[in-house]
Amino acid sequence: MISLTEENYLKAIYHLSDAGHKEVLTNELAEAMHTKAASATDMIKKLAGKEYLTYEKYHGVNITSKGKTLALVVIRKHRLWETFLVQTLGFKWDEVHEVAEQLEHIQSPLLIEKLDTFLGFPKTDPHGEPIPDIHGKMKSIQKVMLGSLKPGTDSLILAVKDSDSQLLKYLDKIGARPGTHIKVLGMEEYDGSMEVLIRGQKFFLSKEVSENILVTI
Amino acid sequence: MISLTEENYLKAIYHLSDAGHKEVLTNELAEAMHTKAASATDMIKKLAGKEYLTYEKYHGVNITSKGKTLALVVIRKHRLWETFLVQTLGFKWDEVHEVAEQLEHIQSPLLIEKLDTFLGFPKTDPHGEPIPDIHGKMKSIQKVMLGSLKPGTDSLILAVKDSDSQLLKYLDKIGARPGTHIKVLGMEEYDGSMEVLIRGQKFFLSKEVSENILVTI
DNA sequence: GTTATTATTTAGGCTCGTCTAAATAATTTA
DNA sequence: TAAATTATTTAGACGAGCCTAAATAATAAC
Repeated sequence: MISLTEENYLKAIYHLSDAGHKEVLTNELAEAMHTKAASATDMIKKLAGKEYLTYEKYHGVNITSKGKTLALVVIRKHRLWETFLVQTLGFKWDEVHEVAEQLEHIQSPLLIEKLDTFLGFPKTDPHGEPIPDIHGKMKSIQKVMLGSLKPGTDSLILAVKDSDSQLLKYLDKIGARPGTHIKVLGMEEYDGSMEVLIRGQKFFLSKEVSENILVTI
Repeated sequence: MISLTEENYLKAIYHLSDAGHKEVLTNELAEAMHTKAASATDMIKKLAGKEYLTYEKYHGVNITSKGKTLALVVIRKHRLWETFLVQTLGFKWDEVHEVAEQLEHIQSPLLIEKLDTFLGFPKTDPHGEPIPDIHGKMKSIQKVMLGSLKPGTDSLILAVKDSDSQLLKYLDKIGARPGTHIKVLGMEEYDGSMEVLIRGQKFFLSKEVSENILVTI
């Protein structure tokens, strides 16, 4: 049996490792979990003991395929619940993250499959993130940070960061939702802010904002 | 903030006290929580310290109105989720209790009110138990154990125990659902079993079964 | 290539919810 | 009502997950 805390660590490690492609260091994990490095070390040892990670002292952790499978189950649940909250219960997209953080830990495979069926097997959540299927597979299009594009580039919003309610409210106001076209008009060198075109309207986006919008060209 | 464990204790105390009408003893609480008396004593002290209970050493606990309010919130959530699972996701009535035991601890008043709205403000759950409203009020009809009726009595099933999946499967098979008429034909003195009539069919119910069916005459 | 700095781990301690064993109060029995 | 039994509480310990402070390893600076 895996505890709620272990699930949360594993999910964070999965995300920080870029879906298992790179090592995760103790300090970045501690920061992501809003905890101290000593606590992260403790948990790393425990998760490594259960073979969700491989761990070499002072050299970070790598998630195993067993760990990845479990992280993807949690992510699947999170995104299905977010979809349910918005699509079925009428939540706004900036209201769902915290509730989904709780709901993702409910243990009942039957519940998730029935929920998936009820929702009509959605492929993405309300913020544009792909929902892994029951086997952990998801078709992920190559995503790029809006902030990394050169002026003149036209792109399509694929996803936005789901955990910052203030950001989501703002993106909603300017119409920056997944599926919307966005064109980079200009970029300020000194602060990284950019001017963009969304549905014919011009906006100035700070670096913070443009780094949390994922697009495809 | 109240912990998941505290909520579970409080719910058990509410039920054992017959909605606050009688004292609850340490041992019965420990048994209901599948724990030891020493653990129950510890938790009683903690809950009394938070004024959810009044407690006199060696003389059991009484739930306060603050405690009752909180217990009813948890019960409201449990019953709304059971209704959702059956009505919306197509669970069978014997499959929902354990999942609802988890879902009842999700902390989000907004979620519960939206769920209630989505479900159309149901008044009872799939097992016939009344769902408290947002203020903890519920109209509860006087319920009597089927097992306490005299032969010849005609009655209407109001509710059945929700936590025993085996029992629910059996009740489903014989058609003993809330809203169904049931007539006591005879009673065996030596083991408390009874013969009943449900939709024109005769059945023998053990004492165990007849004590978990609540009816009104 | 030492030294200084930063990252990580270890040691020891805290709270929560649990336990066992022992002590004490309440109740029942004779 | 005194003894035996049962119910309850207290004392002390444990694992999970967290912390701070101190020790140690890795890396950067000079």
